[in-house]
Amino acid sequence: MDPEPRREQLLNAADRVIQREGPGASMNAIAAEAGITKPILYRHFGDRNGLVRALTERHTGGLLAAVRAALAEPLERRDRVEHVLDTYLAGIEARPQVYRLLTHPEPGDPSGAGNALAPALQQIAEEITRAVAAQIDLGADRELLAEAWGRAITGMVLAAGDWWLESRPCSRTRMVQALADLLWGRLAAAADLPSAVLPAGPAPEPTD
Amino acid sequence: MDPEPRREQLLNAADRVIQREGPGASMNAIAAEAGITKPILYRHFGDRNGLVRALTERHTGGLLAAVRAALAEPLERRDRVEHVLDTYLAGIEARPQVYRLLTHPEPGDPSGAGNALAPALQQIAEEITRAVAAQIDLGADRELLAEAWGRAITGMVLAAGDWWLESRPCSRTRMVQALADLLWGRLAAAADLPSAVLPAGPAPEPTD
DNA sequence: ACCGGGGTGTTACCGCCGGTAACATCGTCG
DNA sequence: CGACGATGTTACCGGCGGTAACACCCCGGT
Repeated sequence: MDPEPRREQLLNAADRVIQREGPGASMNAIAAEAGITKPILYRHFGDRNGLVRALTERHTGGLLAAVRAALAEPLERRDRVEHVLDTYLAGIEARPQVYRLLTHPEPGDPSGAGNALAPALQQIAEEITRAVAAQIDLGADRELLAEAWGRAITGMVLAAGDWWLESRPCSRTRMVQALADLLWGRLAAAADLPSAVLPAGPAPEPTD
Repeated sequence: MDPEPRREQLLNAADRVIQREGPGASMNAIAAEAGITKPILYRHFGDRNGLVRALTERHTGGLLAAVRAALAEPLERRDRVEHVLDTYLAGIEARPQVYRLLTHPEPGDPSGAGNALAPALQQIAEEITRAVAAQIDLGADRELLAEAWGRAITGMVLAAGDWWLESRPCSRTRMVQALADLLWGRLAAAADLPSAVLPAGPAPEPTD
């Protein structure tokens, strides 16, 4: 009736070993952590991708729901965007290793083979697309812009979030501000520096 | 004196097989394409990463230089940004498979293990960071903002470019416009749609 | 003429990976 | 009791990245 609890146990073990060893953890390692051997894992999840998918669904449930809720929050647009950004960053901050697994696509699969965004992030991108298309008046190109921006924003937050998580250059709220400022056109609005034309790149040759 | 030409040949073969089989192509396949066997590849490039690095340096030379030049172009800021975006998209458009290899980090390496951006893109991110910091007056947070934005913009263009390359939803110039508009705060400036509060997500449960 | 060295190439192997086949063991239900 | 399903095992497969050992061939020095 309920093969669930053992499955949960296995997923817990996978969580643990991935948190400890990072993504790329081997099936053997996960099985060992669970106190068993590989074939059981394969019986439960089919293949490695199945395990990852199960982990994904388990963890993105919360994050995706939180992002979706943040997108629908009845706030000023700027506050809403900041809320979404903060929600995402808080999510990846909580379990960095697991979210690295979820957010970084594996290059090995010959299937779709193209997408820069892992499935979990694709869902977020779609959510953003939907929200933008539904809430904001973008004229004739509405659909195209919403879809492009959904991907673009997701990729932006992915890369920026990953960098922030790794080097922790500032607080989370400050990072949220930096990203929201970028989306708010601060790059376009800021004044030029006096020396507008710089002489040459500091390191044109990597010398490596 | 010049072990270069044979090296070039091997890189050509690697290019070919990667263009045909996508990233993830095995060393055996590359060696076979070159009409030789694995150990020779390893003599020349050390390991797979070395081969990838060599390919990277070969291909990103042009792209990176082009981006750097575009960043230094004496244009209006908006035009300059569009020029950079177009340069990047044109680059990945030319050899999709190769650039996929260059732009998607391999999760297997246990070294830094974190960065969402492959080395080639890290370089572009640094270039953007440098240009922003040098050209635009961002006040006290200058360095932090420039670095965060460098990563953010790179990730944005990576994800958006990848999507565009895969589904070709519009012309390149249109895509450039969409991204520049996003950076120019069009998301922030656009009007609300009349039905500002949407009732519910069209698909709150993936039903999968 | 001989020999040595560097580049080119090979076969054969290692350890590890994801994945599978075959077999053993237990609890439960008819 | 017997059948069955879940749980578990050992032992294996093919392929991966990577390496060791050996073979050839040409070219230059004595």
